[in-house]
Amino acid sequence: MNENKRSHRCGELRDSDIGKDVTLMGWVHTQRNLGGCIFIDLRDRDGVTQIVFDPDIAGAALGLAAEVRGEWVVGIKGKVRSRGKNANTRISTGAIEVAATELEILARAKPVPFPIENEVNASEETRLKYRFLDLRREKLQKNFILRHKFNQVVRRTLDANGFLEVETPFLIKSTPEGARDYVVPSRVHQGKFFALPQSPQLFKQLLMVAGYDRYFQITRCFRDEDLRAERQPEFTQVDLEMSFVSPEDVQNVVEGVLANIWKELLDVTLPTPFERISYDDSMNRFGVDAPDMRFGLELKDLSSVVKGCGFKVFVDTVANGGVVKAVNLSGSGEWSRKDLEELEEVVKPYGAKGLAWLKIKEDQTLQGPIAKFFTPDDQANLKQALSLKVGDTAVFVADRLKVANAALGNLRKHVAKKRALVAKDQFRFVWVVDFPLFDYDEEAKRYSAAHHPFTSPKPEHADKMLSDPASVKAQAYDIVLNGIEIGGGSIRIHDQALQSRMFEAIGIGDVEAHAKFGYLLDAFQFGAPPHGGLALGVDRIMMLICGTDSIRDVIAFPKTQKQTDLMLEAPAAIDDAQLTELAIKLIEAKKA
RNA sequence: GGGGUGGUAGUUAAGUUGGUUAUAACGCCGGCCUGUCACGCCGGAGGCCGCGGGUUCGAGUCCCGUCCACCCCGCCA
Repeated sequence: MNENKRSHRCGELRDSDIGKDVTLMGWVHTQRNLGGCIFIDLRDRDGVTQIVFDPDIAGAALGLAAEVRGEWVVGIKGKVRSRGKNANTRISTGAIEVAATELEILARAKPVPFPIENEVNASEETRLKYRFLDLRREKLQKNFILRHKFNQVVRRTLDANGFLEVETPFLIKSTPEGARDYVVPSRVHQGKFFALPQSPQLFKQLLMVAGYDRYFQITRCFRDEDLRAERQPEFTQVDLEMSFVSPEDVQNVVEGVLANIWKELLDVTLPTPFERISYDDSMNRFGVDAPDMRFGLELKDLSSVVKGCGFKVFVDTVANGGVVKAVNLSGSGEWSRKDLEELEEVVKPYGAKGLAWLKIKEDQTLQGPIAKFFTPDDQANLKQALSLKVGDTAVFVADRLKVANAALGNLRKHVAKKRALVAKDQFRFVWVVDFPLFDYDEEAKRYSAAHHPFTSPKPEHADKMLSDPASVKAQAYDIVLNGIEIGGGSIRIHDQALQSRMFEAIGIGDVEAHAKFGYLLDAFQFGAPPHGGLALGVDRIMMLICGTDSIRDVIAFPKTQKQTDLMLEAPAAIDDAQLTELAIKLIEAKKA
C-alpha cells in the first residue's frame, strides 16, 4: 500500500465486483470485534463498505485491526466476496464485503466528541466547534454535494443563455442606504475604510454600461445585521443582469435556471411560467409580501362589515383609520380555547394587542367572547364575508393595517405548519410583482426606496414620484417559493435625470448623491442601456432543496447567531502593532 | 436593543418540597467472544452541576448578575 492509491471508493463495490483485489481507504465508521474475526465499516463521502478480518486469511492485519478505533483513517487491501445471506440491505454495498489481507493505519484519532451519525444528538454549540466532524455526517455531505450541483447547473444554464461570469470586488465603498456595512480599515490610507459589498448591485449596472450584456456571478454578500434561522452575515447570491429587457425577459431566464436545478437535483419538473401575483393582492390576501400559496386560510378585510357593530374595539379601530382583518380557520380542525390562546401568543410579537375569535355553533349562532356584540344582521354579514359554516372558527385582528397583516399573515403560516396543511415535497413558486417604489419611514418622516434606489418606477408612474410617491409602483419583482423570498430584482433606472429625481424623492440631495454614487451617475452620461436583473439567495434555495430549517445546514462553515465562528474563535482582537499600522485606537473595547 | 427556551461526565439527558456518596444511556479503558452490522457479555475510570455573587446549618435545586447556544420581534435599501 505504499502508493497510497485507492482502487475504489467506499460506496462503489457491488456483487459484480466479487473476486476482485481492491484497495480501499477511509474512516473507520465502526469496529466490531467478535474475538475471532473483526468487522470494520469503512466510510468515505461515497458510502460505507464492510471489511472483514478473517483469521484464516487476514494474517498480521487481524492484530492491527483489533487496535483500530472509530474515526481512525486506514487503508486496506483485500478481495471482494459475497456476503450471501448475511447481506445488509440498508447500505448500497451491502451485498459484498472485502476480506482484508493488509491493513495500514494512516492516522489515529482521538475519541470524537459526538458520534458521526445522521441523527444529530450533539448540541449546535458542540457541532459548530467541531465543524469538521459535523461535516463528516452523511446528511451534511449530501447537502453540500447538492450545493455543488446547484452551482454547476447555474453556470451551465446561464452560459447556454449567453451570460458572462465576471467577478467584482469585495473591497468597495460604504453606501448610505440599506443594511449596515462590514468595514475594513485601509493601511495605506489611514483613517479610511473599505466596505464589503451588500451585493454587487452597482458593479453589475456598470457592467451593463460597459456593454457586458448578460452578466452573472455566484458571489458572497455581506450584511452586518442580526441573524435568523435563514440569515447569515455572509451569504451567497446568484447575481445576474441583462440589457434591453423587460421584467418578463429576466423572469423567463430565472425560471429556466430554477427549472433546470429542480430537474437535475430533485428530478422534479417545474411547470413554467410561474404564477404571478401583485404585491397589493399578496398583502391583502396573505398579509405578507412572500405568500405561501400551498394552502388557503386567506385574510379578509372586514372593516366595512364591522364598522357599525356593537364591539367598541372594532368600531374604534376602523374609525381611527385601522382595519379589522380575519381568517377563517376552516379545514384546520377543531380549535379549543387553549389552542386559541396559543394563537394569540403567535400574533403578539407582531404588535397585535389581541386575537378575537368566533365559532359557528350547530344552530348557526356565533359563539365566543365577542359574539354578544353582533346583531343578527351583523352575524349574517360576517358569516357571508368569511364563508363561515357550522363548526368553523374565525380569528380577528383589529389594528393598523401593517400590524393586522403581519399578525394574521404569520399566523396562517404558523397554523399551516402546526396543523400539517401542506403536503410534503410540494414546491409552489410565485412571482410577486408591482412592488411599491417607496416605503414611508415613520421615524424619519420621509420616503425611502422600498427595493433599492436604482429601481425604475413603472413608466406610467414616473411623473408621480415627487407629487404622490405612495402610489408609485416599481418595475420590481420577487421570486417566492413556499412562502420564502428566494430572490428579487428589478428593471433599473438608466437615465441620469430619472436617477436624480429618485434621489430627490428619498431625500438624498445632489451633493450627497454625487459623493456616494457619483461614479454611477457619471457612467449614465456615457451611454447607459436600459437594463434589469435579479439576484437569487442561494442559501435559502438550498435550505428548501435540502429540506432543512437551518441555514447552517447548507453553509460549510457558518457563524452563530452572535456572528462568531466557534471553531476559529473569530472575531478576535488584533495586536497593538496591527492597530498602530492601521492608525486605529480602540475606545471602550469590550473585553472578550 | 427586546422577548423566549436551554446550559449537569467526552456526548445526550434525569435529578422530587433545598438534605448523606449527583444518576442513566452512549462513548472511553480493561477482560471474554469466529458472522457482526446500534454485535454481545463482565468489570472499571470519568463531574468547576456554564461563570460570579447572595440567601441558608446546608444550594445542581431558591434569588441577583453575567457568559454561551438556539428561536422570535426590531433590524435585514
